[in-house]
Amino acid sequence: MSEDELSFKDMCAQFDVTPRTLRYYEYIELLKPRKDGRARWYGPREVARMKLILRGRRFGFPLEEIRQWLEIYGQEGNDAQMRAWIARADEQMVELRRQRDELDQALIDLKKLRDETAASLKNPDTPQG
Amino acid sequence: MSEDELSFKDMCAQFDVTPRTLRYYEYIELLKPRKDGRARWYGPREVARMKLILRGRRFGFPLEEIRQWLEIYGQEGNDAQMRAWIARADEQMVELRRQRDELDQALIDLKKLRDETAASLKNPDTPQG
DNA sequence: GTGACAATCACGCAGCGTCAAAGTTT
DNA sequence: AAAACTTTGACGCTGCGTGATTGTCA
Repeated sequence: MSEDELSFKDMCAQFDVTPRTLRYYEYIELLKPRKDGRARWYGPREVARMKLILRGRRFGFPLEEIRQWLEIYGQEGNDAQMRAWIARADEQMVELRRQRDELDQALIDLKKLRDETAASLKNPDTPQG
Repeated sequence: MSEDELSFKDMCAQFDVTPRTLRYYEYIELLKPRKDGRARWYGPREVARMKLILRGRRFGFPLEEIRQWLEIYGQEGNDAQMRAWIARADEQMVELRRQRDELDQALIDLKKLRDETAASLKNPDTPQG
């Protein structure tokens, strides 16, 4: 155990994920902790990668795509790669807005249906939509 | 083929779903079309159920839960069941709002990162967050 | 016979949860 | 040696997509 390495448990606590998640990310080669026998140790590089992974996840990128960006980040992506990333980010923002608008509409519709249902409870003759 | 029945293909077109989806809903007993040999025919009852299924899906309810509501709707649910539904709807609205807020925040953060990246392309000395 | 469309297996996917079995440490 | 913890392996989940193969009908 060196000073700038985190244990398995520490990683789980640090990033609020389960052991299963860390092992899965290792399985699909998103992370490659140092192995001391069976024990796993996460250095600054893995910690940094984990931060990027979680960020990408929040943005709704699939893990496979995140894996590709990590390779680019690792090599300090050149201009072309950065431009490609920006284009992809723009696409994703469109998608996120679409999802948010769908959620907004679903909320409106669900609230309407809920209120109508509640009203029909108090007054059984209320007309239905 | 009777007049108020829709064919398999018609159902797909009507509700904009794939054959796989209809067969799956049949498999989990959400729908029970009349079978003429191998062919499937969907009467008004199945069409009505399909509408409810898609509505529930939009609200983010899992199919298994939708299946239960369908049984209630079918028997013109009593007051207790309606109250239970309202409570569940309230829960789901909380969840939908949570998801929407998460999406909003993700959008803000992604836009920020995207703009910073774009800026650093034009001016390579831009400090990073 | 010959496409064209249908139907039925049956496996595959993301992103882990969950449980049993086996190993390790105290 | 027994209790407690960890690790691994493997199957499970949702909601279908996606072939491969076989059937059917014009």
